[in-house]
Amino acid sequence: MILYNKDGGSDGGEAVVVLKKGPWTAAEDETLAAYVREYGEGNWNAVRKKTWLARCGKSCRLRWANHLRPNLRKGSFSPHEERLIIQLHSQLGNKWARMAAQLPGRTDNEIKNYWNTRLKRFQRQGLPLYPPDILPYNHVPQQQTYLRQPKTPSSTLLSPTPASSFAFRTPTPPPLCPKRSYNTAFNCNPSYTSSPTAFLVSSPAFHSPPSSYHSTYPVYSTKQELPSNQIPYSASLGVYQVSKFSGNANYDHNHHTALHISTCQLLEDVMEEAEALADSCRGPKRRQLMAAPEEDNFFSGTFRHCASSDKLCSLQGNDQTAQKEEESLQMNTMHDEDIAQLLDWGSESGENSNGQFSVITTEDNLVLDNHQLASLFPADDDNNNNTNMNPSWDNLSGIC
DNA sequence: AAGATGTCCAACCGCATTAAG
DNA sequence: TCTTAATGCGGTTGGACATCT
Repeated sequence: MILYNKDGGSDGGEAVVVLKKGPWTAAEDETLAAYVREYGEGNWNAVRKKTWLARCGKSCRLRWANHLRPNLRKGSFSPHEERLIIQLHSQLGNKWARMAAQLPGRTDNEIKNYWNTRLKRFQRQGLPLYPPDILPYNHVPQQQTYLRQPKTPSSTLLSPTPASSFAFRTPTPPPLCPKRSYNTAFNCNPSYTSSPTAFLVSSPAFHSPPSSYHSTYPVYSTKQELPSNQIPYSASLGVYQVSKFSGNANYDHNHHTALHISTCQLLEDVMEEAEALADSCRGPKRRQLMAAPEEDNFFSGTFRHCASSDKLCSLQGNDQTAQKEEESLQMNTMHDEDIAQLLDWGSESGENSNGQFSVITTEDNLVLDNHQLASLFPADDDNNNNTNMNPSWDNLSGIC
């Protein structure tokens, strides 16, 4: 361990010094920024070797990522961003980095802080974290037999602190994959930043205040870790898969339609963010407000489909291996369907035909990057943003 | 006015993963 | 193949400030 004795900028040059902690000074910021300008990002441990900074590499990286890097968006989250965070959290759980990838200019730390604050406030007020039409992260239908199983290894993920963890009434299935294993198929590809939108849920009910909101929606009060198991993961292949988009057609047409609409609405949301990336390429406005029945949200549809299959959802006994396998199948099913609907939407909306909407498929993987989204979505309709968003939910007192 | 409480935010810590030697 | 450093991520903490009582 290298030790420094620094206090914010003086260059002592001591052999034994203590790594500085605590708030960064302007001088440190400038030094770090200059370092990055000269050497680029990465190799953070070299900062203290090439500069007078007495900060560890991790600290430098964090400071750069959260405060100094260009294109950071400071200030409060917009209502639209807040909506997106809620939606993303309902899908991804506490995957802040992945959520941040959907919010240009925002950091995982910001999102995490926002969510934790919101979590505390809602818990204190006894309010649900999600609008009624968005099922909480990890929601599973009660007919799934593993709900009655004794604790699984996932119980080890129980968080000791209430502030940043949240549990729902339904037990949490065990994690399906090792941490970051999705890198192989998603995260390493920059295009991944948009792919989660393929399985996001959006419903018009989310944009309007539910009259029975307080009385009908479950209030969550227990705490539990939120493992990331929303990315379809193939246990056998070790990658997340998107396969055979047309192969999962055995969900009913109503769901198909509703899910299609929901996905469309959500893509609108994300694309609004992507607009920030679109400096040119202005073309015909593409924006449609669609409505979907409240009961036809993505999860209910997906799990109804899932629950209809004994093979997928009827877990017998406590065989964890079998359980993981089953859950993996569920995830693949979810993702396949959603991706299929995404593609279906792209096709039906006609965007495919103009060549701007490109979905890259590489064997089992599907990617659709922000730039593609941006180009798909001309940035000339800012005035319409508000019309798409009924602010009622956002304006609910004490909610957002 | 003062203390209590809540909110926001920056930063650190520990762990997991990856890459390099 | 193993070890180690670097990196990334999520959890947690604590200080500053705002608001409430």
